[in-house]
Amino acid sequence: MAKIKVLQNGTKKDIILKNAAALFRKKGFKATTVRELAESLGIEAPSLYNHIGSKAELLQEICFAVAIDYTANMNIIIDSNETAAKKLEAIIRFHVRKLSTDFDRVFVSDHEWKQLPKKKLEEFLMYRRTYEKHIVEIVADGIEKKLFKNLIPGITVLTILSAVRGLELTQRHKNEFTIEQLEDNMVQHLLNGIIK
Amino acid sequence: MAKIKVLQNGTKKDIILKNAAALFRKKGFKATTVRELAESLGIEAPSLYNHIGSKAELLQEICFAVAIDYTANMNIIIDSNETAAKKLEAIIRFHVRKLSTDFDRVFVSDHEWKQLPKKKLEEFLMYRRTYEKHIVEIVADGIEKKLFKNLIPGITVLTILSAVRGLELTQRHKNEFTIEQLEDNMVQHLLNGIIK
DNA sequence: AGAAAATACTAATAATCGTTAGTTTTGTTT
DNA sequence: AAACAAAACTAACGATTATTAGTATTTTCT
Repeated sequence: MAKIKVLQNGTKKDIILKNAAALFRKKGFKATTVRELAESLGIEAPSLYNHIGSKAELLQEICFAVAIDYTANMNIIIDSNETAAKKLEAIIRFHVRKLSTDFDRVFVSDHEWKQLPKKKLEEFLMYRRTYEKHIVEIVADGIEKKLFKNLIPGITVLTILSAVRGLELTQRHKNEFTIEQLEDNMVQHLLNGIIK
Repeated sequence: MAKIKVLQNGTKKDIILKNAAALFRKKGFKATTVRELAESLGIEAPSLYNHIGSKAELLQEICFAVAIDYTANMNIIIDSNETAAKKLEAIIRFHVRKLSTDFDRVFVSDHEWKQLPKKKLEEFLMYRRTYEKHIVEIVADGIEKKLFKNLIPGITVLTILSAVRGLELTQRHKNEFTIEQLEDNMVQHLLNGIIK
């Protein structure tokens, strides 16, 4: 069988990760077999192990790549001297944009992290909790400065994160509206609901 | 080994379904083994088959029970002569309340439906699409009557459903606020974002 | 109490899983 | 072209899976 074709963008590992993310999203991590992944690459299952350590490793790399990406963006936003509203808007926009440009990976990170091995799962949840805590602080700050309505910060963050993380972008919807429209509408919807 | 204890509420099948929903939520459908489910009931795995047809059947019953429940509520709401805003509020409140009183089942229905067998999956998606279409019509009606802002109905519904379906109620959050607070906050957040 | 039905058990099966071993082919370097 | 490394292949393994077969036990009914 032919070798894995290395396109201009990305190494062999990148291609494997991309296909893995696509399958994990469509079928779920547990329901995706190594043989299916190999077939999507045009090789036999054992050949995969010339490139990867294990199936579990693939999920880890996907989840943590996304987590680190979101964390890096969060740090930039926190360090900026913007209002709470602007910060929240930037966070929402980043989520929507990331989800649309990197759908498979983000979706897998958001929906399949439970399948991480115990040790890695705890590390992943640390990222999550820190991330949430930062947004809670932004919302609390906005409430304190009378910028936001007097809502419970924890619930507000739960609502926002639930909305942006739960988004399922299907091909169907891709034709109904553009990413820009999705981004603007969600910002308006989620932000107008809390700004005084 | 002892028989499955039938409590005052519910038949044997109900107890099995309840435990199955709890495990499917915590670990995912594929990652939950029949042996684990049996152990949670205090019996051996093969004994389960005196009560159920298959593991897949359990997921089906959970998913469709939830789908039918939501559909029944939707029909009541549609037939009511309320404003679009009131209808939307009723839908959001129903989601939050259902999720909190029946967390495992609703969560499984929202997150594990991809594991349904092909035939049943199509039927399930029919429920989903019809459900979404009804909300889109309510939102479109609200926009037409100048009750809502001039948003794209499809995106608005995507946002609302994503928010209420993606909600993950952890024990941690249960102590931070009551269900009533969660319900009120989400209604306010999601409705204030679209009402003019 | 005895019969019938329900439900538990042990043992085992076929299928599928991720992965390893060992070998051959392909591509690269000298 | 020879040598080496990378990456493919076939074959197979051990573990785990849902499920069935066959049997013993418990509960229910008369």
